[in-house]
Amino acid sequence: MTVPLYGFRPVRLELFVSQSEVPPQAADPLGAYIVENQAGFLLRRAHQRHASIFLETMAAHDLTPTQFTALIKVIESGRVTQNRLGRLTAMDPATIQGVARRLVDRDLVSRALDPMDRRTTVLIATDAGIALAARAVVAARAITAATLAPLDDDERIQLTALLRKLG
Amino acid sequence: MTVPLYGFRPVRLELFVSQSEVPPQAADPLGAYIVENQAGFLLRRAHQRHASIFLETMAAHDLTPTQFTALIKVIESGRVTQNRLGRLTAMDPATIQGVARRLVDRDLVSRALDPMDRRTTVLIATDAGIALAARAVVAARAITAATLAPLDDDERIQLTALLRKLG
DNA sequence: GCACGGTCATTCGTGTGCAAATGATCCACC
DNA sequence: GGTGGATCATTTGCACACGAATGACCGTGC
Repeated sequence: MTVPLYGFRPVRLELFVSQSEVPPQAADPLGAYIVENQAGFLLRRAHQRHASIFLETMAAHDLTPTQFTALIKVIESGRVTQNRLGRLTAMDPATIQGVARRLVDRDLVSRALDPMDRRTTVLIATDAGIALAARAVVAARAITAATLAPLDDDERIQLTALLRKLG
Repeated sequence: MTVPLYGFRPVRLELFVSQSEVPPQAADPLGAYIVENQAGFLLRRAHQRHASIFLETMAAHDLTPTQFTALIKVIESGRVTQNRLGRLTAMDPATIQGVARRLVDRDLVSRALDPMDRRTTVLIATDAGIALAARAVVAARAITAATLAPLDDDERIQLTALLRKLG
């Protein structure tokens, strides 16, 4: 059971539909606060489900979503500093540090000195890293498909567009 | 800068558009693998952005998204065991354990023994917990609005529906 | 040449998120 | 009434995620 589908049912929170602290437009009974319908709750659930699918499908390659993304971006970049890689992959410096370290530990990525800027070390994919990424991309396509499986073609395009807009 | 909007631009990964490991339909040049357009990447980004908005807006109440959700669900439930609360809030037992402990530590929730089942402890919201939740829900409405701010009304409804379907 | 503001990488602390293992307890079936 | 499978809560170990602080270094401007 990779994706535990919890069967919660929405319950009105009438507790909070009192006149004092609720903004005007929430006097509408449909404005009752239902946690399960909030964007944040749904995003957390969807992200969890995707992570579960990812780890299962990518198990053979032993890559997490962030590790995979970072590896792909290192390959695309050729040479890239760690902070820049973080910006490319939407990870802050504290996070990319650990991700990069694990990739380096596994010899999927190597570090090189930048004689132009002694603060940085440049990351470069190794041959093993490129080979692993080539295999992992096949799994990654399947992961995206499995993640979007509950939606039809139009809905997949819609969701992708909406999430991009949410940026 | 609560929401670091990294300006990455999609780059084709022609590296992987070789005939060997790419499935048939990916011979289409549009099938090139672009990490930034994958559902997983977009979900991670959207979830990060929401979490950032949440923590900033909820700072006065010092509640994380999971703590807030758990508190609301304890209030709605009246009495609830920890594992059941986990199912209601989409958190596994190991995760809900820490969330519940932090709520109990802050006296927002209290534990009670269940004479019917000595394995469990029942969680009940305290008066302080109910009062805090009442204030926090106001912030929570603003958080949902801010999260969905880049979208117009139709798009917000679409996104919510699509994420629910993804569930 | 040097002082200062900005950037790079790292570390620490806290909070999710989950697999796996554990011990206690429950319950259904025999 | 006992046994075996299920459930409850917890702990450990690992991996994100980020604020805050730190030390090294860069570049500009004086």
